[in-house]
Formats: sequence, structure tokens, C-alpha cells
Amino acid sequence: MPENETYQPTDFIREFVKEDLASGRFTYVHTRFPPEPNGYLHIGHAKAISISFGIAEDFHGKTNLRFDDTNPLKEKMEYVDAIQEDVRWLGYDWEDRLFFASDYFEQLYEWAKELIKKGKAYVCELSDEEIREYRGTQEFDEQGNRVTPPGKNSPYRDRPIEENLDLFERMRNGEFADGSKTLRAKIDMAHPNLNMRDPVMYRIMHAEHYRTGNQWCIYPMYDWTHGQSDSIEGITHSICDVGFENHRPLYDWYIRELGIFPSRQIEFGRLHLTYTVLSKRYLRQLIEEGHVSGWDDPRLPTIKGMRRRGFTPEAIRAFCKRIGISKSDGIVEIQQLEHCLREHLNQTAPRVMAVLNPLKVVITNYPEQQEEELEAINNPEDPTAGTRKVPFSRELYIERDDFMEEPPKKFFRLSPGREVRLRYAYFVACQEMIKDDKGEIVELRCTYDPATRGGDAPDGRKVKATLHWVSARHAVKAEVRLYEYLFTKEDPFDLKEGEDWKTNLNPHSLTVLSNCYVEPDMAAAQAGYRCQFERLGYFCKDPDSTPERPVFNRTVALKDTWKKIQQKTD
RNA sequence: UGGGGUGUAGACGAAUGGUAAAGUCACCGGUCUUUGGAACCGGAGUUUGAAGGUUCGACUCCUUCCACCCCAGCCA
Repeated sequence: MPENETYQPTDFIREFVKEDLASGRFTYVHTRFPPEPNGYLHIGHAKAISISFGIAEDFHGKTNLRFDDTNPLKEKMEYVDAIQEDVRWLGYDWEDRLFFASDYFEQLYEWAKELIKKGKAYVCELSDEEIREYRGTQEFDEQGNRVTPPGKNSPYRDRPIEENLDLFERMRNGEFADGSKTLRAKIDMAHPNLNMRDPVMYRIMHAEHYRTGNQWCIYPMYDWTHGQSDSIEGITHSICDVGFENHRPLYDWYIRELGIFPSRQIEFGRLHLTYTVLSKRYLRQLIEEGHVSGWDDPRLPTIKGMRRRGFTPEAIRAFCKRIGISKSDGIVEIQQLEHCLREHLNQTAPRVMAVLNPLKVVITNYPEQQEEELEAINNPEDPTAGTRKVPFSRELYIERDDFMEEPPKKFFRLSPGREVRLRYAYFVACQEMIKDDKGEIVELRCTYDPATRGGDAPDGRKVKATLHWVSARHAVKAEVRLYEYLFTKEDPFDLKEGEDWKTNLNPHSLTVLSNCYVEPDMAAAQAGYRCQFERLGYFCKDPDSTPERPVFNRTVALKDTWKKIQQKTD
């Protein structure tokens, strides 16, 4: 990858891979990213993607994209497309290796028959409730605590092989109703790992699959699909989150019984981030209940949302790399993510001046009709970004926060009688404040020093502050959307008795400012354009923009030590 | 309860029996600055979940305990 992610991360998965190569267990490295197309990707997936693609890359191997689409009730082509777009946007390439578990249905069916013939699988007619009962997982002691006695065998467990074969074929042929029968692996009903107590391999579902249509009415379960799919593709290291750790014995069991290529499953701890939720279930709930506008709401940790917010793929990748990989289930502070974002945007985002809460300034000694263009640096971090011309005139807007009638000790900005610099323009001094009936300041009268054009005083005098500004006559009116954390608590599930997690939703997570002014060029910028509004933060043009009314999302604010000082003195 | 996991500063996370236990974020202080940004310099903080044991030497090996997380779908 071309960006400046220079240090080589080392982690236990890479150690395993190294060992496997050294021992000869594998002679190459091939990973996969296996999303189910039933929702959109979020930053947790980005971590998984970064691990699987990253490891393959480190070991000169390949990574497949495979859709794990074994549940026709939940999956859609729309998600397949969106997921591909997101993975690509993140900067990863699976080349021509796009696969679908649903393409393996026939092979899986054949393998199931093999298992039946080996006496390792049987058609069961227990209902779902009965299966649970027989598994022994529904028992409680006198105190109501869960206990887990050994399960007992299904009465259908010892059906003759021929009968199983016949029944299984008829299951496929659609002779039986949904839920009336299953195919189960014959393992051990007393196994301490519940996944090994005769897991269901196939269930009957007369449902249309988004890819196979009505070709099938039996669908394989995840466990009976995943390992074999890995094996078919020659995947060496099947990297997933710890949620699947207790499925590994079953993963291995199926592969061993079938005698097929032995992919190795390795698990890592899933990502948690402060001030947000990171699971499809909760994200969906926020959307369905209207707490956010959709999967691409810029407040969401979805890839779509983050993209709209103005995140760069580089920042997300740098973050994934920096947080490392382990199996502990910690929670990463969101500041870590913000840092990676600022770091990249600082290098790459062109600077622009924009005033979010305008306060009018009239330069009384500047001629009424005069205007001029001043040269501004596009990005002080990147000389190749060049310069631009910014229009200046008698009437300007500055940020309301940059003026205080009675400034506290550490406030360096404008106040009555004080001189400050207007960035790339002139020194100005405040002479007078105009207030309305309510005592609100509506305008400032200032004078400028023509000798300070460009921002330096020939006499060497200094000012303590530099303000951003915009020419009232030239500026373009814009809408700006400010975002704060979605939740008021680091852990949204930090709740009092009986409280719903959504009570921790931050009512101020979105603030819309509709009276903002930006440099004239911003009207023409494309949606998705990222820049820094000087002294404010990084912003990204939203697709809601029209030529008449550009809309900007605040991606992330600049670090603000003044705010910190204020908070401390409060 | 059974099974599977995890515990190293506020957060993430290195250290593979051998120097005062990396690094990043956050925090604190300073330098510099035409962004109170960036950059740069410096600082504080853990004694490695607890208790025992093995060893010249333990985050690392052993024992016991404690805490937390996950699973107990015909979801993935």
C-alpha cells in the first residue's frame, strides 16, 4: 500500500501463519473475507478485512471475497453490491476471485450424502423445540440457574442409511413441509461443546434465494458450509472473530470426515469503539426507529456512513493497523480513530476559509467599492498543493466565537481596541461594536492597516491571533452539519435498571447550521470533496448539496486547546 | 451450569525466562507557529487480575483462586 504505514505489525495470527509455513502445514497463504449479504459493512468489518487482506499481502498470498449466502430469508443482491463497493473503497482488491457459498450448494449436497453413507448423518424429524430439549440446553436447577446435562439421542438417529438417503433426496425434492425434517450430523449428544451435539446441517425452507431462485428448498447451515467453502477455495487461514471459536471443533470435524483440504480457522477479538454501537442488529434498530437517517448517516460507524462523513480509506486502514490484533475484548477509544483521520486529512486536505456563525465586520477605512484578491496557501503541509486567490472587500464575516466584548485572560482573539490578523489579509483593529435592541452584537467596525497586506507588519509588530474570514460580497451561503458522538456515554449499554440503551442517545449528535459562508469556489466542488475549514475542522461536501446551496459535513473538528482552557476555567 | 475465551498505565497493545516492561491514543508542561491546527521537545502514570510455587532470574513455566466476555437458533 502506498501510504505511509511503514512499521510492520506483528501479532499472533501472523506468528501462526509463519509457523505454518515453516512447518510445511501450508506452502502458501490464501485468506478470504466472507460477509453474509444481509446488511452493510461497518468499521468492525473493516478490521476483519484489513486483517485478512493484510496478512495475505504480507505473505505474498491472495484473498477471496466470498458471500456466505445460505439463508434466503435475509439476503439480497443489493447488499452484495454495496459490500463490494465498500471493500473496494477501502482499497482492497479480490481481483477475479469473487465467490458465493450458494455456488457450492450442489457440492455440499453431494458431501452430505457421503456423510450419510458413512453413517455420520441422519434425517431427523424432531421439531425445533424438541431438538432443543434433546440437546439438553433447556434445563434449569431449583434456583433457576442454567444447567447443561448431557443431551439424549434423537429417536431418528439410528435410521438405516438407505432410508436416510431416500428421505434426504425427498427433502431436496420438496416433498416435506418447512421445519418438518432436518439433516443432522451424528456426532455426540453428550459432548460438552453444544455445537457438537448432532448439529443441524440442512433445514427445509421453501424460500426463494436471491441467486439460486427456487432451485433449492433445503439450505445448508453456516457450519456445514463455511469450512467446506474455505476448503474448496484452498483457503489456508480462515480468519474470523472469537464468536466462532467454539465452532472450530465442528469446522474441523466436517473437514476431517470429508477428507478435504484442511483450512485452518483462527479467531481474533472483535472491535468495540466508545460512543457507538457496532453490530448489525443495533445499527438496524437505530435506522428503523428513525434515530438516524439511514445506513449512510454520517453519525454511523458504517463504511457508507463514514464515507459520507468524509473519512478517508487510508485513515480507516491506518486505524485498523494501529489498534493491533489480539483476542481480548477491549474497547478502543474513538479518539484513536479521530487521530488517524486528522493525521491523514492534515496531510491531504486543502485549506479553505468558512465562517459557521457569522458576525459582520465593516472595515471603515477600506473604500466602499474596492476589492482585491489575496494569495492564500492551499495546504501548508503540502507545498505541491499551491496557492489560490481569495477575495477581500470592505464587508466581511468572521466567526462569532472570535470576538468577545469582555475577553477573559487567555482569550487572544478580537475584542474592543484589540488588533488581530485576518489570515492572508491584513491586521485589523476593533473600534466599535454595533448592538441591536436586545443588546446583541450585530456588527463590528474595524480599521485595517494597509501596510500589513498579506499578514505581516513591516514594523515588526505582532498580534496574538489570526482569524479566518470571508468576504460578505463574494462568499457563498452554505449549510453545515456538525456531528457529535451518537451516544452520551462511552458505553451505550451503561444503563440503570430498566433503562433502554437508546436513552443514551445523544440529542445533540447532529446540529444543522444554515447560515454559514464559504469561499466562492466551494459552490463548484463535487460531492465527496474533502477540505479543511481553517481553524475549525475537516469537512466533506454532502451529496445533498445543490449548486445554490452547498452542504458540508464536519468530518472531525480540529484539536481545540482553547476549548480545553475554557472547560478548565469553568 | 457446561463449554469456549480473555485479564499488562485512562484506552489499545508489544515484550516468545535475562537490562529501570516498547509504541500509539488520551493526559500534563514547554518550544515554535500567518490555523489556540500541524510539527518538535519534555513529563506523569502500570509492577503485568490475586495468592502461592519453580528458577540465579518470571508478564512469560506450574497450582489455586477471582473478574469479565462469548455460545447454548432449523441465524451467520
